[in-house]
Amino acid sequence: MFDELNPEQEAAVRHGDGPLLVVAGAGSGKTMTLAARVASLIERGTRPERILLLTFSRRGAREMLSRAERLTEKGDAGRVWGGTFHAVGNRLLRLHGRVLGLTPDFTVLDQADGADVMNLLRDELGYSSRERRFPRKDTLAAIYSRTVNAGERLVDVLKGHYPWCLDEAEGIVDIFRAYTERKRRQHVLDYDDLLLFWKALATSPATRAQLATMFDHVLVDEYQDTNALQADILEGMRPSDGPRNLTVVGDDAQAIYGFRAATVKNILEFPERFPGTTVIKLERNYRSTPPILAASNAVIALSPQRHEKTLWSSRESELLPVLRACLDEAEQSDAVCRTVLGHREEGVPLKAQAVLFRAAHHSDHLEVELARRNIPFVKYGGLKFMEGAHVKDALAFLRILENPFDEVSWFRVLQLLEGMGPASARRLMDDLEVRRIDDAEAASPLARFLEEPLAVPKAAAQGIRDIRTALGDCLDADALPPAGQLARLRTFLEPLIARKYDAAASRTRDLEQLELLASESASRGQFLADLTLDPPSSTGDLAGPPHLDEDYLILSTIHSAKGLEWDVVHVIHAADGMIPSDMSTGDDDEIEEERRLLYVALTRARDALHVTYPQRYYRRPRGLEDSHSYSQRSRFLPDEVLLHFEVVGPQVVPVPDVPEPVTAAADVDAFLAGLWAD
DNA sequence: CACGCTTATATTTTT
DNA sequence: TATAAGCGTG
Repeated sequence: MFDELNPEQEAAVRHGDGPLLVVAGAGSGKTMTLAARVASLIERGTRPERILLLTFSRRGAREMLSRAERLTEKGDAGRVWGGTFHAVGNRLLRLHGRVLGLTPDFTVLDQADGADVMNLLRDELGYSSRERRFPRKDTLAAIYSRTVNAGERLVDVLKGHYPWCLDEAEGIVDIFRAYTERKRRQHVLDYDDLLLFWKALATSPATRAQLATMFDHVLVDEYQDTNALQADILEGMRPSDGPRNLTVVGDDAQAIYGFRAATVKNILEFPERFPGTTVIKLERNYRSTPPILAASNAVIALSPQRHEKTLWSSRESELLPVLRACLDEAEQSDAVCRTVLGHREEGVPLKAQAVLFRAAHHSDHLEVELARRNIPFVKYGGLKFMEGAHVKDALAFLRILENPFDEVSWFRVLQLLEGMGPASARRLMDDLEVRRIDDAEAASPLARFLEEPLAVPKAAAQGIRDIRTALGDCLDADALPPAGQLARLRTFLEPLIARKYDAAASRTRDLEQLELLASESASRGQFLADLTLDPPSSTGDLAGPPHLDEDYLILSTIHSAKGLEWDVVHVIHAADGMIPSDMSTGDDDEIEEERRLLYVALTRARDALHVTYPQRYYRRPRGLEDSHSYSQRSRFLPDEVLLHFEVVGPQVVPVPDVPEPVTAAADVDAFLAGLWAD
């Protein structure tokens, strides 16, 4: 097991008891080290089910555990508790939540669902029709989440990040109170609750001992992207006696989740918070060629924040990364297509190449161009699928079946019917007592909906009957698996969706995909939880296995590319306004995070790196006029950094030609004259 | 009260 | 560009 490790990696793997901080630079074999440590712990006698491995994505957990699996002789690494903080919290709370008053069948709200609840309350409490404008549902949800995750006071969060909402602080508090209260009553938890309740479980006198004795070793990947709440959980998980066997791995130069209240303080202050910490630095980079590493180092070196690491590589190559200025987006897309195909000719398959960008929509133009040239691709990042109204509609039915007190889902489902608007839906929900506090004596709203006579608008009567039979058919989860339930629901959902939304064909396809996804889950509750905790993150996830044999190019947001690597990496839109994004130039911390984002993108490359930026952006194709704006190279690539690149393309934007109107008019006149001549 | 139309507005990254 | 709020009509 230790043959392939360098001395620092080996020290990290062999480390015994006590807190361990591994500061692992980009490409320093971090994943391998962590996997080997898990394997080594098992070999040394720790039972796998007493190891907790927290990763940033479910993909990360899977990869690490399968590596550990190959390294262990017994091959039982699969029994390790692995997953994201949220997924593990979900699991723990279903096992031990009763003590905190949680029933094991709670449902989980994603961030959009939470926003919908906020919207309901915003309406009910009279904040939607007022003279002054009031924060929207998504803003409310964002403020709430940031406050909870950072553990800061609401006023401070408002002052720091939402100053324009300060005037409405009172109303916001009002809504937040109602929001938390309603979630409790309805047996729903949002993402933040999964962490909050886990923390409660880990710290409250009644349960902490039980939780602390569950695990002998806790390991955390990507520690730089955890927030205050997550750090508290880790601290709380320590056993009352015995060593704190906590291993965290991270790189402060790659912290890119500040917008989610992640804080680099966690990694920087780890040794103080956990006295007796052993610190190991991994500075040897196994991934990139020296020129790529030099360029990346040059970018991060300009950060005023300290990153006490210098990466070095012993690979051999003198090929400089390329920085290409393009006239406009069209030229950029063209250049990317050409270089991609060029590398493929040299034997680098498409799968070993990736195009990275700041925001999910930055690849729109390129996607059209790739499709036109028949270059297959899979795109990671963005949450498109789960955000589709039709997908939410279908899931709302399943959620009602799972949790009849799910107000948002009732509200959504009822309004699908013709003749049912918000007012009628509310009235019917009141009749069903969806908002009543659950007591075991009374019939559930769902039972009443299915059995009792209902007062509904005449136009909706038939629709209500259809919903009743459909829901009734799906009631018996034993008789009909989740996929079957979706199939049943689809029969009457499709006409409704066709009536309500456009692009019916593609929406129907999405529902089919959903059904396919459901067929992998054992139960309805499992399916819903999986979907919210691990939403499909790429079009490839949805397309399913058939695509896996083929070769395809990877498109990804930089955030989704974290922890991954490719032979050839193309970074597009390296222009100011894109990286850094115009939305995040508010304060220095935000700008530094954008710099690290570019650093993360550059360090994904093994053999070749191409950075491009357009010098001209056409405005949205709304008007017909040729309006455009000029852009500058990203501020993170100043002249001194360019020394590390081979610079190609025009550096000066050519002054647009002023057309000669006389000639053009003369041509038209001549043409017309020609038509009339006999 | 539902619904279709017009108009304003904010606009990133993701568990 | 997509969504939400506002307005007039049936």
